Amino acid sequence: MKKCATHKDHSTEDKIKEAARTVFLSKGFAGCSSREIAKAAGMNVALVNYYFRSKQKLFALIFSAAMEDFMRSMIDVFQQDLQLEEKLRIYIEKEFEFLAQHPELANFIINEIQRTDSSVIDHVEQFEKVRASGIFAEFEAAKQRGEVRNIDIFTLTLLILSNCHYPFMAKNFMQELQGIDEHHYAEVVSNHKQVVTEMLINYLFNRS
Amino acid sequence: MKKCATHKDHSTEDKIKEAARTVFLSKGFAGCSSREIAKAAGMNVALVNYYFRSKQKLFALIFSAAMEDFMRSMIDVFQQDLQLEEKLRIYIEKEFEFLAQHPELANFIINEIQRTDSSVIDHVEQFEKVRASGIFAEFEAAKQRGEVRNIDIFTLTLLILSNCHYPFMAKNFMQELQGIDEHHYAEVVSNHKQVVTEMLINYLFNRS
DNA sequence: CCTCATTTTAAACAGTTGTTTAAATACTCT
DNA sequence: AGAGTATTTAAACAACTGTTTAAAATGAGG
Repeated sequence: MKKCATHKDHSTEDKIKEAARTVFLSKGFAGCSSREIAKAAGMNVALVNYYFRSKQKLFALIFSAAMEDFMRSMIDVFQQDLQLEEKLRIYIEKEFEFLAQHPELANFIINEIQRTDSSVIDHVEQFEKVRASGIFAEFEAAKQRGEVRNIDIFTLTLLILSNCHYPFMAKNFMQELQGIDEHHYAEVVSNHKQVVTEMLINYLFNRS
Repeated sequence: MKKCATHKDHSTEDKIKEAARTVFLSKGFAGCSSREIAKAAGMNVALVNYYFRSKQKLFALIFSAAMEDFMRSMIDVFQQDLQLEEKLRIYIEKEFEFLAQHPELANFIINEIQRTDSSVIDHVEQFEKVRASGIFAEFEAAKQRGEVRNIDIFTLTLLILSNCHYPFMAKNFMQELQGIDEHHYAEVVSNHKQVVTEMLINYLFNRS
């Protein structure tokens, strides 16, 4: 009954997980059915529940992994032994590169957390890793030394994430507002990375 | 059969529309049912289709009105006879004030447009009004005169909207990341308005 | 009061939802 | 090969989906 790593490779389980990730990320939890996931994996519906017990539990698994991916850039960069300014530069670079390759991730995470009935999923673990990186204290210290503009840490975080996440979250909206195609928008976003870096560094560290 | 303004006030129709707006905005098209909307309006399910023919058509109506609301700040401010810098200042002010009172709107619009099967809804009309405001040409002209930093119009738009929309879209995500409550976050966002204004003006117009 | 269109209701529709069941198949080990 | 476990299948389940139907209630004008 329980899955256990006895017999074969878990290719079926993995195929379902992959399909679930694809479907959940593009349509959200409410926007798809168990059968749709099974079909995308080329499997019977019952197998979804055989391996994962419920749609909810499968979703929790996918969400958790997606959350880890989504927060990795922050966690990785902020832990490194670098100057604050360098951390910011590298974080922006990495985040844009990563989200360009996972364009649906930002929307998925932020929306599913925004959902009214999303209390099942965890959120917490990855958030704590960010706080544990010491980046917030590091910023406060730099502020005390006058090396960085005197704004509070929440505002700073909001500034950075706004400019890194939104370009991917609002892709279709921006394309249609500006009347440009997917390819052109990808170019804009790729170029945007430098602009965001420049603007934020200028603003936070008072350079020109 | 058809609704026509014969007998009474359309309080039933309006109640359903109000309830539909509330439910659609908080849960999205896929996240709710016709019966949920009817119940929220205190009405029978059949009345939803009696007045609006289908869930899809009711949604199109709600979306269209929401889209108009969502784009009003841009359209209103950009049409006014003001200096570019002043337009930007006022737009940011208005957008933050408006979204503070309609916190679910940005998420709703941008997500429903992002949806893979959202081809039914219009998007177009409001986008054209923005383009018709002449704001894009105005920016290009100011760029030619060297009054404003030499970045392309798409990048500029992305910069502005990132900083205005994201704080409301990522509300729950940001609250949980930073471990603060709703009230505290509202304060942060309210303060954020000035920071965004200052940063964008500085960057675009090269002031300090 | 009676007619008649409008509004509201309960019930039904066919299809889909998440999930479970029990039987069938595939696999491993002796 | 045979026994026993793991995997896969088709079918069923009750509840819910969007939508329609036909009957009931409501209200206005004559």
